[in-house]
Parts: sequence; C-alpha cells; structure tokens
Amino acid sequence: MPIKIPQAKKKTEKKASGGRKIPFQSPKGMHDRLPADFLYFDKIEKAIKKVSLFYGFDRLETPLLEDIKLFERGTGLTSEIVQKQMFTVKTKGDGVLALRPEMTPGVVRAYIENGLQYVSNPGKFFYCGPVFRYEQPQHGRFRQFYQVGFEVLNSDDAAYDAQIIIASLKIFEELKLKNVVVKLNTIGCKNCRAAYVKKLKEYYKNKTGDLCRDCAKRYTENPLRLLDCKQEKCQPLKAQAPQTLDFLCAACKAHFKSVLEYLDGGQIPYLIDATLVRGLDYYSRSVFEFFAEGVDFAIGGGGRYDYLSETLGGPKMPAVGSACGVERMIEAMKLQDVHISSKSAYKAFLIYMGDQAKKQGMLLLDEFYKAGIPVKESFAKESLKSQLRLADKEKVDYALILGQREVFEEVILLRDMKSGTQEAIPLKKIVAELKKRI
RNA sequence: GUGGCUAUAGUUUAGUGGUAAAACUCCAGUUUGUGGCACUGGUGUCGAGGGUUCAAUUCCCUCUAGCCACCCCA
Repeated sequence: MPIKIPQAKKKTEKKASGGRKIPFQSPKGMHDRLPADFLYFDKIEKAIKKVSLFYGFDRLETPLLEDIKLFERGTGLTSEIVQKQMFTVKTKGDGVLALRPEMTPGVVRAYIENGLQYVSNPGKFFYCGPVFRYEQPQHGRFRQFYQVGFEVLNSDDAAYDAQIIIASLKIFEELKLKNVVVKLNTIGCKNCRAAYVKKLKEYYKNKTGDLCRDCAKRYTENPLRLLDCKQEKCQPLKAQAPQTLDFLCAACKAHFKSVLEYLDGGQIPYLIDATLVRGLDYYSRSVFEFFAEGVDFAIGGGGRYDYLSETLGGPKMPAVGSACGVERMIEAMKLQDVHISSKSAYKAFLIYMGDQAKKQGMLLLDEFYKAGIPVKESFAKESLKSQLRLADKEKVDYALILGQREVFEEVILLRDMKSGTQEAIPLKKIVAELKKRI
C-alpha cells in the first residue's frame, strides 16, 4: 500500500491547483474566436468598413433568426442550403425560425419592412456577421462562419453589378491577397432562362440514365444546376450542353455586355465561366465567384437577384450583391503568407511597487484615459521583474515605473524600453510628457 | 447524410498492458527596485463514458470533436 498514499496526495494536489477540464466542447463546426484570431478578424472588418465608406455602402444588420419561410421562399426550396442545411428553432407558439444560412433575404426583408426605399434608393448596404449552415465541417467549411458582403437594392443598372465586384476585390486588395480571380457568368432573366432551361432539358432528355443520382433529381427540380455538377460521370455531357450565353434575350445580352464593359473600363481581370450557376434559387443575370491563388475554395461569391423581392411578396425590386467568407479570406491570407503586424495597441506599461503606488497608479490610468493614451498594467503581479518582463512582451515603447520612493517624491520613472534609459518625471507632468513622445 | 483516418501539457509532437516524455509557450524563482539572454523549478486525472484485465493512456465498444473524400458551398 505505500504506493497508494502518494497517489492520493498527488491527486488532491492536482485538483487543488486547478487545470481540470470542463466536460464541454464547442458545438460541432462552431469555433471560439480567440484574441489571436482577432488580429485577422479586425483587419477584415476594418477593410469592409473602409471600402464601404469609399463606395457609399451603409451598415445594416438583421437578426440572426428569421421566419423559416423567408429562406424557403427567398433562398429557395430547391437550394441545398434550404433543403438540408438550416438550423431551425421552434418558438413557444407554433412558429419556426431559422438561423440565417445567408444574409440576402434578411437584408431585402429589412429594406422593405423599414421603408428604406424612401430613405436610400437605390439602397446600398454592407453587413458583417455570422451565418449558420448544418453541414459536415471540413477545412474552410463550418457550421457557424462569418460573412461580409454588399447589397445594392432597387436598381438593375449594370454599373452596380460591376461596382459590387469591384468593391469585393477592393476588400481582397486591402487584405493584401494576391491574384484573386473573378469567375463570371450570366444566367439570364425570367424569359430567356425559361427558353434556355427548355433547351437544356431537351438536351438531357434522353441522357438521364447516364447522370449521377443528384443530377437525375436536378433534371426535374432545378435543371440549371446540372451545369454545376462535379461528378466525373456527368462531365462529358456537361461539356456538350448548351450554354446560357447563346440563349440570352436582347436585354440580358446588353446588360451582360455592359457589366463586362464596366469591368474592362476598370481594368478588372475576369474569367467567363459558362458553367457557373450558383446554388441559390433567386439569382438572375450576373453571377460570380472569387478565387484566390493557392486556395481551392471560393472566398466569395454573389450575383443579381432581380426577382427576390417579388418572390417574398414584396414590390418589384431588382438588386445585386456579394458575400465573402471571412474564415476563408483568413485562410487565404495564411496560405499566401500575408504579414500581420503584431504591434501593440498600448503606448506604455504601468509598473507599480507597493500598495500606495498601486492606488496612485489606478488614478494615473484614469488620467491617461482622459488623454486618449492606452496604457497597459498588470496589477496581479508583485515583482518589478515580472512586470517588466510583461512590458517587454507587450512590445510597448515605454514603461512607467511607480514605486514607494516615487510616490513619496511625486515623480514617476519613464523608461525607454529600447534604449533602457530612464528619467524621473514629475507625476503631474507625465501625461503631457508621454503625449509629447508618442 | 455516407465512407475513411485521428484524439497524449496552451502549441507541435514522442512513448508504453504496470498511471508518461521533449521542444516551444506560460507561471514562479536565480537574495537587496529594472525586461530581452542564461539557469532552476512548476502547471497534465493521455477527448468523454463503458467493457476486457490483477492492472488500460495503451486492447474492444459507444459517444463527442477534428481532419479527409463524397455532397455542397463562403
């Protein structure tokens, strides 16, 4: 039994010293955003705010939850997202809400519900927030992820299709992402699409036996998506399939041409991809996706949705928008080795010794707050050494050292962390002195 | 939703049927009030639950999560 005794001791000691894990994990595919992650997240939020300011997009935020019908009717019953990727919530009544799987229907709803047509028309908005999709998580694919995006509501002007693309590219540029490619296509309007789909169905009519199971289903439910199939089996048929470009009506042709001209004018490189159709039911005319070099998933995408408002029971309201995956842009930045500066937000680090100094230090922080100078401290540490160590780690330029002696003499030591030199500054003048130096 | 692989300190990884190791990080200290370097020490119930066994971190099962493929997308 001599073995058992130290064992028991060891265990209680461990428990007392903490370190036990709680029996919970974050839900599948949902992740904590940790301070280190915000090095990236903040940068992206800053980027979209900057771009929005210059291109005239105002911030709009909608609830995380919406009536499930908004997505069923808007995003569309035949879309994968609605068919199997929505998180739903039963209300205490008999309603069903869904965690938004995408932003656009909510934005359209908000625009009309709040009468924003009378405030800004066309309405130009940007958003930034989490969306939810019940999927099998994988690299670059999560159940909760963040999107930033733009919408232009109530205009069918091709200039806005181009502006949405250009503004999205500006975000990538702000993030220093290199070699981003826009893939672009048009899927026509109500009229020409009907003719095209008819042609497409005719083409596939006698070939359904050669299609994969999903495509067989697509054939009846959403034939346009046949073009989207990645199954090898379907590729030969896809390659020969009629293309939307050949079936556009005059208006759609002119619109697409105009979009391309605006892009050419801005010297925006793009690739026309006749198989690009996208997974949401509401798209019409322009559709596009963004790819960064060295990243195998799209970092963003979007398109025009001229009938969404009507589909939702609203007024006729053509619109166009784009959305970018925040985690995917971050992944792209990491893959492309984009350098993130780790410079401290703090200008100085306050070091105290003794209770008197701690109290005085608290007051001093308030002075710095009023002067708009962020100063970091560590009141939980006692020794000068460990506080200086932290100051060093924080990479601040100055340490402010306040000990018993200094409190008594009403001064504070201003230490230059780079040179290691320091001088005593009267306590009353330290705020002004630091302000002068930074 | 289907199939495969994986799970050991904060991180990246060793390792074993007899309750564990390295590097980096973190915390503390290396005597008097001065950081980066160096040195010393500390922090883990080996993802969770169950089973087999004298004994399981190790073998088996279930669950959970991560990764990969399908699917789909941001």
